[in-house]
Amino acid sequence: MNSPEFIRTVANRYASQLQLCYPQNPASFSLAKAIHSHMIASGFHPRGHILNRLIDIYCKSPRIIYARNLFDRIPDPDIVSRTSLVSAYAFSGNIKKAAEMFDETPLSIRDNVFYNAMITGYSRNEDGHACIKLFRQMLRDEFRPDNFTFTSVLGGLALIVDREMQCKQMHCMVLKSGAAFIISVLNALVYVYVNCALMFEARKLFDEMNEKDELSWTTMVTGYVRNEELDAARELVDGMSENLGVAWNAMISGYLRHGRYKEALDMFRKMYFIGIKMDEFTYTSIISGCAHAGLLQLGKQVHCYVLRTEGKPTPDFSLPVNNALVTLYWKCDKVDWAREIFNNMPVRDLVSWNAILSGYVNAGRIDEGRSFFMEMPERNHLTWTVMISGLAQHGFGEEGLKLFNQMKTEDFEPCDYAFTGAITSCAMLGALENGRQLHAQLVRLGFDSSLSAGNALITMYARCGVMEAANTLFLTMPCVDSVSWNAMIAALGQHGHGIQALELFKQMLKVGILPDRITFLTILSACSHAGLVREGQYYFNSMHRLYGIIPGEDHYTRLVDLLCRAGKLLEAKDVITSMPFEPGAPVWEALLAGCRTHGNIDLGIQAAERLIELMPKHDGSYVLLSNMYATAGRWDDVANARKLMRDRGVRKEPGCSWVEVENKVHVFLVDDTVHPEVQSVYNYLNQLVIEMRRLGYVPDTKFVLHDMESEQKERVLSAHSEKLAVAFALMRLPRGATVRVFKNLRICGDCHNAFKFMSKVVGREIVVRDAKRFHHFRDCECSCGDYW
DNA sequence: CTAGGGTTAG
Repeated sequence: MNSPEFIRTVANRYASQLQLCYPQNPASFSLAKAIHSHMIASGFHPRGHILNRLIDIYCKSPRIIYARNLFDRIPDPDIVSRTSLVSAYAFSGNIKKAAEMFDETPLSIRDNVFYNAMITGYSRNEDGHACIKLFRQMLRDEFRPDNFTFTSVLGGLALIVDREMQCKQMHCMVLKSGAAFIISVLNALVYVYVNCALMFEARKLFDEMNEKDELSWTTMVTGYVRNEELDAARELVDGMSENLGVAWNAMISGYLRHGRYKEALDMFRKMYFIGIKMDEFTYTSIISGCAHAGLLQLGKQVHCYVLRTEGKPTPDFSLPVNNALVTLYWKCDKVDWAREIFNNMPVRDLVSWNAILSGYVNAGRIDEGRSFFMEMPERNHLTWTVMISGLAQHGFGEEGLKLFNQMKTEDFEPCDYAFTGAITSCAMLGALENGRQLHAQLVRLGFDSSLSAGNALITMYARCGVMEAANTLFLTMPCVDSVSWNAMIAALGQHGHGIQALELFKQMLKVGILPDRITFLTILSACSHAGLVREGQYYFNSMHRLYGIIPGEDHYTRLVDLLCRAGKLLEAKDVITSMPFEPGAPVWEALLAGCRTHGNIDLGIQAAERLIELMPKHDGSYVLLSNMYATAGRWDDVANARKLMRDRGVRKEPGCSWVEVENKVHVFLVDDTVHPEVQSVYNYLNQLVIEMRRLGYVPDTKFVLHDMESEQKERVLSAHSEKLAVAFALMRLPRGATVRVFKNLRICGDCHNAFKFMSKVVGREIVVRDAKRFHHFRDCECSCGDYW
């Protein structure tokens, strides 16, 4: 009944229907399924090119399995259907299946296209070696490579860096094959040279090309950019007759990566004036550049421009742009703006979540950061790193370490950045043993050349009081940067080695590392701790003159602190009145502290009043004020200050000290009754005091800030948290081991005196890190020389 | 062929 004629007509109809299923048509898969089921319903058995066509469409759909099912029912599948499947498997990343299909295809039916499909597959799966191997096989099997072969095998070769010989061989082969006049082949060859960083050869080939297309230009420009030859790239772009957005984008991002913000912004402006079409790449780059350089105003302008210019952006467009905006705003201290962008995003991905998480965490809004962390639909190692470092830096060292361990059990092997966060936690906590263990793990995992981890380790050792280890690390790190130098200078400063800190600074200049604003903060602090007033003033004055760094409020605060400690209170007052900012709380705090040390009650009261005005909820100002009254014996005023504090609901941060013993951190509060061994600590302390008195120790009761009987005062003194922690450590650490104790506030004057005698009595070194600096007590002396 | 998220120093 069905004549061959009729079948042919039906087949032609199906064939023309299947023509509608081309890859760009989003409906092609469902359309093909519909046509296919019509075939089944009407009893039509597709063969030959119609069958191949159907297989090909399924191959390019998300359901390769449909294609495979059809394929498996063909008794003798031809090379066309095989080629479709090989491409499909390779394209979807299933390179093993592709290779299987390839291998089981008899040599007799293979053709060029078939080899090309497999080579392209390898190159798509980033296996350059397999590309070349198959290319050689193809030559052995006596097939002639064509343009497509060269293009894809060159693409594969480009994946293998630094293969100069192979590049040259390939070049020769291209020349011999006569494919040298085909642009796509030459472009691929240029790309290979670029990828092997053979820029001279790449450029030579590029210049010799008779004809160039857009890809030729972009390959050359981006090649220069990727090989860090920005100026060569720029020259090429400036000489381009047509304006290719991609090349401009590459330029901009290249400039940004090298911190050449000005040139990047100039290109961006030029793009605008010439009228070169900008795309999402342009916007994201430039916004991200603004974020890094802290250019809020410009970033906002670009944001507005994007909103005006791009009517209804697709998710592909808006997602990266919005991600860059989130980062821009939080880096410019506008976390709430960042949040608004984040909230209004039609689609978000992991990058968006990580960006907003960083924003909250960096702003110290840890509670909100935590809840973002918990809510996140997925996390990666970056998520963990952000959270761990954020916790460490905002005083949640223990939680940071906990998270670091949790990360190991839950998700990924920590990378060196995650280690960096954990090490910072140890630095904050003073957990030396824990830090040492992390260091050991780092070495074992081969991360010991990591710059960030190394820098964190310098700080960790320094902040745990082990200067030698910090110094050795600094000297043996395979490479160091300005952060390392800053860390080391800061370490010396905190330990009171002002002269050495300045020496190191000079050495830093000598090796050609430019100081930044942080360098100057650290050297000003170093001078302040060591009483190097003239030096500090000199460097303060030189920072702008010699290095173009404009002193910020924080630098002025250090200068005021430097003068105040040295008793030059009036000079400090002059700095405050002449500085180009409205003096903020830190400046007044420094002045107040100086007034207290040098007993200038009048100026001190002025400072304290300003401070309390600025920060009515800040405990420090009330405490300093009342301490000052107490020093002068004005107990009524002490009471008044304390009452004011109580009335305003301000609570004094309780003194708290801790010490690591046998890998465990033991915490002591003032007048502690919580620690399980506190009674024996008190007993031991009393014994020590008896021996200390024999050497001349007299408790200095002027550090007791309440009015009471002197005997009672002495009891209060001996209950200070730092004394308890030191005594505990002396009891429990191995004989002769250095004691390292940490305190959240500044050390008390009597404790400072007591530890000198104590170090003599027990013949051991006692190291105390307080809120500001280190004190090393040894043989009745302190490293600070009583200047603190 | 070009873009978006991290770290260390005070």
